[in-house]
Amino acid sequence: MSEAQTLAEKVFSELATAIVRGELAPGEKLSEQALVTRYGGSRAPIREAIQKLEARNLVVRVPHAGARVVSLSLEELRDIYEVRLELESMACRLAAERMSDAEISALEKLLEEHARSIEADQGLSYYQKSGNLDFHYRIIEGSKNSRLHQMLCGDLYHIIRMYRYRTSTSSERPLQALKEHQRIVEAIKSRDPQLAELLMRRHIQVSLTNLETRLAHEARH
Amino acid sequence: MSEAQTLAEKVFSELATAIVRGELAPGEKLSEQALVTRYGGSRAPIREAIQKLEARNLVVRVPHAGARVVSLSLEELRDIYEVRLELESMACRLAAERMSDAEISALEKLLEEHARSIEADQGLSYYQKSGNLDFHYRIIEGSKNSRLHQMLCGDLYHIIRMYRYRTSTSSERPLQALKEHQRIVEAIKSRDPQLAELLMRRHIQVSLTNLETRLAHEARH
DNA sequence: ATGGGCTGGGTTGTATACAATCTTGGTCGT
DNA sequence: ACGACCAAGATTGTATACAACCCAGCCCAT
Repeated sequence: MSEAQTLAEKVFSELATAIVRGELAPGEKLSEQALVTRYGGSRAPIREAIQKLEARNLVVRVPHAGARVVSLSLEELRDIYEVRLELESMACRLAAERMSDAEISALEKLLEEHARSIEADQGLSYYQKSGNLDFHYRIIEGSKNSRLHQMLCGDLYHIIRMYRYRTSTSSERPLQALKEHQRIVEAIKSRDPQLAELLMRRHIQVSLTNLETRLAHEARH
Repeated sequence: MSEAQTLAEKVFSELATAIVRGELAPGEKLSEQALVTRYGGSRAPIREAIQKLEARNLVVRVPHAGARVVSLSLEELRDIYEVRLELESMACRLAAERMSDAEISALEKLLEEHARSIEADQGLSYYQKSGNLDFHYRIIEGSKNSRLHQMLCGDLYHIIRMYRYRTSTSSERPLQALKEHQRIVEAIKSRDPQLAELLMRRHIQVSLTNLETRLAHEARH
């Protein structure tokens, strides 16, 4: 991602990806001493790294008790998806107003690429990983709202990716998702903010609905 | 606000309020050494406090160069208001769905209090300060979305309050604001999420519009 | 005179040492 | 046998010391 100018940043970066990839299980304790022996350095930069993780809501720290990888309940996960749904719909609306024509045509090209890659290798691997994220990422950038970008890409997405393996998200229906993506870009191209927002909202809604059904299902036990 | 279990938290809390109150000017440098001589302790907890401030976007830290109180451009401030507008409208919609009847009637009582205090001392002082915030705060809590609450109350509000003295916000029209508040509560009471969201959006929009006019005005120089 | 490079002071990043707190295991008493 | 208390160990919070880096000012060369 970015080059680490300091040891603390480096450790932070490694830990963050480890958490997101699930190599560190939710709820697992992060002992400072253990991290020192694993990553080298002293406790000072390790503590700093842990604090940065806490700032991004990837770990929870309680005074005198240490840090643990965040472990979200289904309700908290639903809360996060709810916020993401709203913010990303908003981003899409703003993108329809503020994206440059050049950015829009670049987005169209991206979707054409996706279409080809789906035809090629069933689109299962590629489209899930970078493809889907790339699309959403560009829309968020298109909103030209730095804080919105920071919230979505910086905080929420890490958490969402961390729990992605659990949720049967849209990644299992790449062709359907691609169609929805195309319609969204159409709306953006015709500078129709309301429609763009609506389409994005529906596009994301399926994940949230899945989560809520599971929540309701689990509540009966 | 809350009791500090550790020195770092205490320093963080004091610095945070100092920044929000404007006692530390935006862009002002936070020298670790200076803070040590002022607040006592050693550099370790001070650094930790500064990191916590960075986590809440109250200061900006660049490696090997130190920390400065955040200094937002008008554009960044607009971005923040835009996000706040969206999130708080969302909160209001959810509150109309999820607030308990007891909470709603408590909210009504709060507004009656506000009405009395406005009649009493012209409402200038009291209503601006705690009143307005209390109202919005309760709505946010009523959304029953912990992450939404965290984002609005934890991050955005501090920044907004920090820059409030600049913006001719709704605090100059307490009676008008109270009326809008009452209509919002009405919508919540009648369990009309869409209306509640719309009214809240309009209620907050004035601040954003003010900001954007100023932004446009400044762009001509 | 002006621009580039260098050196000294100061600031931040890191390492180590000490103090305070929590946790865990065992023992004692009921 | 079960629960409460206590102590030792381990872990985190804090303090101090050292290293790396940035910045300002001066000197020198053009």
